[in-house]
Amino acid sequence: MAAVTLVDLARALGLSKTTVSDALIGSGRVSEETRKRVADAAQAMGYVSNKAARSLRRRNMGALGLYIPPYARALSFYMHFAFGAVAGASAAGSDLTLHASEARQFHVDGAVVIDALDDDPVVQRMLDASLPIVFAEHSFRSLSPDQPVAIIEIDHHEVVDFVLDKLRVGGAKRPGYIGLDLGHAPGWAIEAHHAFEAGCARQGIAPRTATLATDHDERDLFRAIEHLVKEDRIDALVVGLQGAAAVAIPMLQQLGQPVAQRDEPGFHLASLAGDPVTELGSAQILAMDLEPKKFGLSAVELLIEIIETPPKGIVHRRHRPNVFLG
Amino acid sequence: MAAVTLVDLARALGLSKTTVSDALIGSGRVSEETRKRVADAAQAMGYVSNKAARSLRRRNMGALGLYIPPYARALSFYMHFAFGAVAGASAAGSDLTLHASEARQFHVDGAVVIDALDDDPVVQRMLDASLPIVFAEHSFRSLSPDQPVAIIEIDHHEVVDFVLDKLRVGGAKRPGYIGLDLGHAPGWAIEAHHAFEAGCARQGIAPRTATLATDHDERDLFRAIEHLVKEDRIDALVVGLQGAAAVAIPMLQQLGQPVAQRDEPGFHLASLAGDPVTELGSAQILAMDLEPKKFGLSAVELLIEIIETPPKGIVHRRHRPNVFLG
DNA sequence: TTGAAAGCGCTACCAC
DNA sequence: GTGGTAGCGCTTTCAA
Repeated sequence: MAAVTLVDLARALGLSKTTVSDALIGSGRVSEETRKRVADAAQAMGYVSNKAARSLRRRNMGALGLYIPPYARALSFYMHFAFGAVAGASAAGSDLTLHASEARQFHVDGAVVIDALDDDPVVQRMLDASLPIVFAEHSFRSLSPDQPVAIIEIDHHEVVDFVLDKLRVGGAKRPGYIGLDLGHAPGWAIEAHHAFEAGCARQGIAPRTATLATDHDERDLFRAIEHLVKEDRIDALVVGLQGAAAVAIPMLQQLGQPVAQRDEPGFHLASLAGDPVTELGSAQILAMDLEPKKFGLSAVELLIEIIETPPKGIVHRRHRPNVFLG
Repeated sequence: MAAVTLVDLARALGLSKTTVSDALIGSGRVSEETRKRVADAAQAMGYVSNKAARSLRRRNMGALGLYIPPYARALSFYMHFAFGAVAGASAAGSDLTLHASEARQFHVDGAVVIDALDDDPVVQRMLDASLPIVFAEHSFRSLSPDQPVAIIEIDHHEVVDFVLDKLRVGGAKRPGYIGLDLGHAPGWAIEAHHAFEAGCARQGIAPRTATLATDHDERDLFRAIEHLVKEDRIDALVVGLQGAAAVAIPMLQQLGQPVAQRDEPGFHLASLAGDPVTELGSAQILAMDLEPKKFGLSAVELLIEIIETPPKGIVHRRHRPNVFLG
């Protein structure tokens, strides 16, 4: 039951532990023949390298971190993102550690931070520890260019333009938007809102928007939609809140504005951040699939890049989802 | 920038590293005065113990694992569960590692497995490695009692009885149930289904149920609900699928069976697994809050117990959520 | 109450 | 192409 070590392997094979180590790592120092012999023996004896010893020697942690801020945790988008990140870390031979919201120490080689607000204390601590960080979908106000930091973002303008175009083709002349208050909202929410306004400007129409506090409830949502429908007389609605589109359907019905099927004429409902369970696959919701899993994967890949070769300045990159879920 | 080590601290304080180590661990070997002196110096110098070195010496990993099977990942329930687990691990000074679905090695001291199906290969590998495991909400067919294994489950009978009682008081005489096919469903889905039938039997009414495949789409859901409404003439509906209740509302409307507010007479809709975003807080859905975060926390606490003192047989425990979200 | 020394399992370096 | 040795930073044992 006691774990098999390198020395056990070496003894069994009549080799030195150096050779065995090199063979296992595949540094190309040993002959192909011994490499194979060692690999087979390792397999047979059930050898698993001791992560602690390796970490100690290599001076790395063999783990990457992921921080999802508390406010975001209800949304399945982040779950998919997380499993994309896990897959990326796993492919690179690292573990993925999920950080708590009170985390003070980070036993990782670097971390991905998704949708953090500007003043998040955990992120601040990561920065203080000069941990390599990839910000996914975020604009931390003041990032020193000395920090090993990168940013990967979705181009929300592209996504919103796509949606507006679909709605226009579907006959909408007065699209409305509902999103979060711009005061204390995550970066993507702000960008999406601006993108909506810019898109309307480009189409030469007035932007009709409503915003909600982060901790809004169903009544707040209803009132906001009611205002858009009754006062602004919108003929299509873009939802910039995850999970809200499904709830909006009965509300619109109740307001005398039933939602049409995606490919039929009438009032259309679009969601910028489709919740897979309730929204994607609904025939009444034009849902955008932001491919969160792929996003998480790309973020981790970028993290590995900046860990391996720390860049001079701050690296920027785009995640380009194949948005339309037909 | 090079990390401060125990030796650095010891030198700075004119003590041996043994003493410093003992002081930091708080083994009670050193005098209170030096303990304090060491703690202060550690704080001042920004000392952080090297996790790899500690792990190597202590022969533990300083991390706990969490495995969420792929089919489950869309649901925010698991996200909350995960963050409960993170909190528990963090409180115990451990990291929390998220395992990939192809994971072959587990650099952890034990793992929590939530809602795994009977033949999950990752779980099988964990068992082969005789890793301490806590099964949350699950019945793995053949668990050897030699394995350091524990099970923590929600009492779905309690939850379902609560719901049925609420519906009965609300005037329902022909409640219906919609859930997953019992063939390849997770343990909780099976138990909930049986609990519904048992509850109906106790009330002396016929159980009207419908089931869907794991990969059902919106049309399947609609047809199932249609059957329950038109053929079985149900006057209340219990949903055993997460995220489906919100979608069911417009469907019921369309079927000429509008859903009443929770506290008004009429057709009521209950959800056994409330999605916080779309369902909890909806006035039309009697949603059960299974307190997933607390569940995750309890699971990790149980895991730590069985790691510290491996039990003789298989430990069973209950998670008792304070279900009703008023 | 404190210190010295050994050693966890691995990989980097240097020698052959 | 292979082996010997040192040492990563920590905790454990044994000795004072």
